[in-house]
Amino acid sequence: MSTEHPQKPTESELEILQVLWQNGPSTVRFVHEELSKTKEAGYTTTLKIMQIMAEKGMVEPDKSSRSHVYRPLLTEEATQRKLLDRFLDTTFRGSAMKLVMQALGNHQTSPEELDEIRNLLDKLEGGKK
Amino acid sequence: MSTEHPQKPTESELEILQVLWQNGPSTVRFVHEELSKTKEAGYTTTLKIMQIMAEKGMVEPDKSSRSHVYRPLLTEEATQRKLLDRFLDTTFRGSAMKLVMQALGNHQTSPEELDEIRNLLDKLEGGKK
DNA sequence: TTCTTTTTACGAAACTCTTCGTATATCTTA
DNA sequence: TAAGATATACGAAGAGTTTCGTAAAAAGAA
Repeated sequence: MSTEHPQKPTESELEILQVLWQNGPSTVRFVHEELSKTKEAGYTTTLKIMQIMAEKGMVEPDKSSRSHVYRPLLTEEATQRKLLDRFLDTTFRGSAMKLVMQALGNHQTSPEELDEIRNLLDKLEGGKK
Repeated sequence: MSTEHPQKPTESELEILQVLWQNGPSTVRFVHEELSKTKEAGYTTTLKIMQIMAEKGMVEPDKSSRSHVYRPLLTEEATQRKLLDRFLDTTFRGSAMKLVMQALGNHQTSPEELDEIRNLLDKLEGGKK
């Protein structure tokens, strides 16, 4: 039955996962308050989505106390990588380079961060030599 | 009425736009053949989606001949930028640097392309100095 | 012309996601 | 204990997307 399918989270689900990744296991109430900072939504809406996420195996509720505490079952990194792969294919036809150029060109990145990227470039190119 | 809203294309719509961007204005038949190379779908399905895209103002059909020729009204670059912005926000919480690191780390990029990125880094950092 | 193929037009079903109203249970507090 | 607040459970409506069957129009072949 539960085939552990690595599903693609929807945008709403991703918003919730972000809260869980940043704050650790949380109650529906807490997640909802966090989301309310940037979004309008009813409490039961958040609840419902989190329950569905539990059915999908994306999170797991600890039901020992009245307010269930939800824990993410997907890691941030793995999820980002999966979504990035897909996005790269559909939007940039698989060209990581094009994506990188656009991302760097259109968004401010600090000199420190640019240096970090440069280090990665060195490492990548070093491996080839 | 038609407020020229820059809508977010769905994945199916994006697939079609990719064909149009790569091949220029095309008939439904052609687009469908292209999609069929990698995907299973009925002809009328492709037609329907392209007609909806026309309603949305994403493409414009030239109806002068029997086989309508669809022309994209969105440019590839602008669309990519818009989708990238959104993706960056939702998946990487706006950190272009994190996205770039993942993209470069997990996908093969040729030394030439890496150099091109390095040039861009120089230009970006140069502007700051 | 008649038959077949190709194309567009139309509408509806199936699916997913989001949203919320309402019911029920549990806890708090007056 | 009684009243109010807070939580989960359930179900269903609404919107958007995808899919496809079928009809009608147009073109081509016999």
